[in-house]
Amino acid sequence: MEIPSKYYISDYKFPIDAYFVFGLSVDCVIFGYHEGEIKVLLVQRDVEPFKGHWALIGDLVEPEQNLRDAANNVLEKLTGLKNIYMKQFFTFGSVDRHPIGRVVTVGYFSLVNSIDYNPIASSWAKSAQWFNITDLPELAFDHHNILQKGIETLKNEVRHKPTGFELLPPKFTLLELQLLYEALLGYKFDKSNFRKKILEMNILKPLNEVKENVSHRPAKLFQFDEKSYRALEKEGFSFQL
Amino acid sequence: MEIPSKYYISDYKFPIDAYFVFGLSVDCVIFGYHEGEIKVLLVQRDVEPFKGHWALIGDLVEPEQNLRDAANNVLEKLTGLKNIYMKQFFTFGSVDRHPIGRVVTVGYFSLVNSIDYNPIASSWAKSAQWFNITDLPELAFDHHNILQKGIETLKNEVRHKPTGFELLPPKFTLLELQLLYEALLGYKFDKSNFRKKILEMNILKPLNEVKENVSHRPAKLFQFDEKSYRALEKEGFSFQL
DNA sequence: TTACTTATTGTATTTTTTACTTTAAGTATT
DNA sequence: AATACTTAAAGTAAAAAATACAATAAGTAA
Repeated sequence: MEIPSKYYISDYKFPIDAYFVFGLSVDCVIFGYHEGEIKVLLVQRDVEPFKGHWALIGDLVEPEQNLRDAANNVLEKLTGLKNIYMKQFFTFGSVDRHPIGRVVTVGYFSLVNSIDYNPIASSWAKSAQWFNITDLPELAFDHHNILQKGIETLKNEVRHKPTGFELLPPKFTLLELQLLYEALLGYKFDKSNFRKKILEMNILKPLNEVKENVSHRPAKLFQFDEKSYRALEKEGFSFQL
Repeated sequence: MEIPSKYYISDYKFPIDAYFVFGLSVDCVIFGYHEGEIKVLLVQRDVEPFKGHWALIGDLVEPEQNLRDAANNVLEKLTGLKNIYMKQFFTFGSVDRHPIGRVVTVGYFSLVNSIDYNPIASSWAKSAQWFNITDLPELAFDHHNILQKGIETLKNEVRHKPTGFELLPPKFTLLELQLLYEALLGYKFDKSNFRKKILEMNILKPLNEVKENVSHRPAKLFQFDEKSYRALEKEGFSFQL
């Protein structure tokens, strides 16, 4: 891309070219959920800087690549995960955040239910692994900071949007849903009232199936009804737990 | 800042230097409120590209400048507004969003009450002016897009956080507050119930003053009690209208 | 003094939330 | 086959909150 420096007439300390010196990266915070614990997917770096450290899934953006594409690409490259809806949550641009130069990074986050999925480490990642968010290793760069902001965003978001469902398998019981929300929000619900509240929203489709392989009365399975939710949202309904 | 290209070992299409070619800018969406209407502050460009067009308050970030500093600086430079708390809301990075090169821009927004403040146009701004958000001129770059996202963020935010108070003068009546929230949220409240609800939150400090220069019974003035709000927030209280 | 306007308080009704209780339906054990 | 055990699912009474109005108060303006 050519930079026609004739454009800018004033106010800049340096020639216009001196402003096109930023590196840009994306970092993805991928949340999972397993047995009552919220997890995050990290990769171990096999390159300098921070060789050996664990890090978020991220990389430099190509000069002609859109941000969302960059996020999707790096996620697929490092973990094989495709078609995951990611949401931009914050951009980190401290002057000294990256040792090799001025790199501004855009944070994306997502929730996935395939916690059993075995991530494949890419060329510059030694390994990839799920970590409990309450028991994290030391992270490269300012990734601890980014991750904390991501967790904060997650906790804010699940309160007002039915994002949480993404963490469960497509078919789930009401108790599974309740336990997930208890983990996300950090407090308990009354079983009976939780059931009533969530069902009255009309965003769950009851299935004619029950939970298998349980040694007690099996619970009915439900599915999140995205279509109903979108319709209700248009009428002004807002999810709230 | 030196870029030691020894670091990266693989996966990049070009030499590492080819990735440090991004321009970075900030754009500020400054909201105001006057007589029931939500306003946004725009400046008219006196330089190419988009000479003559109205635009958000923004500019390129210096190579060694932090994002927040850049936002504060450009706001002061173009409007004289100082010590305004701005919040980052989204980053826009489409490849073709800027005609002179790859410029990624970080959006900040803020609410101010000094709607009567007369903005001073800077060197590259011909003029600065408040516009009703329902009656906007054509905007430079992708600023229409950025502004719409800012409006969306504002409307989401005011529902769950007492941000809206920033739009009012420090001392306000309950009816003024109600009219503001009606403008922000797009629907009406019952006067009596609005009053009850907001007072029960204990985030307003009643003053021993009344509204002046009204030709009817004057209303008591209140102040937002930031300290009480912070305290309540810690105990788990969450603002909701 | 009266009309008018908005402020402020009150109240009855409806709706929602909350805390429990009861019943149902399955598995596991004897 | 009876019994114990576990979780599912439905029900219910009390409390709390939201809602829709009504009544009264306190100013200004004529």
